[in-house]
Amino acid sequence: MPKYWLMKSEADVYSIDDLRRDGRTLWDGVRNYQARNNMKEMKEGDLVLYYHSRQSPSAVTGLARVVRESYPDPTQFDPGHKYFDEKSSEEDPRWWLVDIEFVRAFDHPVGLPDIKARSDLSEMVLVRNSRLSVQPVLEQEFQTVLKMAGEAMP
DNA sequence: GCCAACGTTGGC
DNA sequence: GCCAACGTTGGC
Repeated sequence: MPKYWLMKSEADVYSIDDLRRDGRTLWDGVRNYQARNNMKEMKEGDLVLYYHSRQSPSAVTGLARVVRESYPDPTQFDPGHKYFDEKSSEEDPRWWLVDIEFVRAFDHPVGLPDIKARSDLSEMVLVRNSRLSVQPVLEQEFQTVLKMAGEAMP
């Protein structure tokens, strides 16, 4: 059985349409341990709610799927890169990432206010801990958000 | 753009 | 190991 997750990006940095264009991407640049640990838990085939933060309203805008399980984030080893981490090493990498692929963009994104308005979504990590950029989602929560978007299960 | 909430760093 | 200072995230 696949597990369910939510990943955040700012639309002007990397939007669901950017992911559609690229087909797949590596989720680099995560420098938060909790988010990293969540990516280490991901398995191929897990489904991801794609979320645009820092827009009005912030919203779940589509779906993605995990296509490669965690491996070291290459940007941490590149001294010229903004995500370079001098305290990490190839022998003992600190930061890990996964590859995801585009599944679909929603015709009707599900806004954060609508999510917050639902009592059956009040325990979502998105509601509880707004700062975590890679977070687990319960199957029930995933299905509820899909239904709110007017989408069927992939 | 502001700022509250949160996570991280580093002095002690 | 505590906690003040600092940096970042993201809702509004």
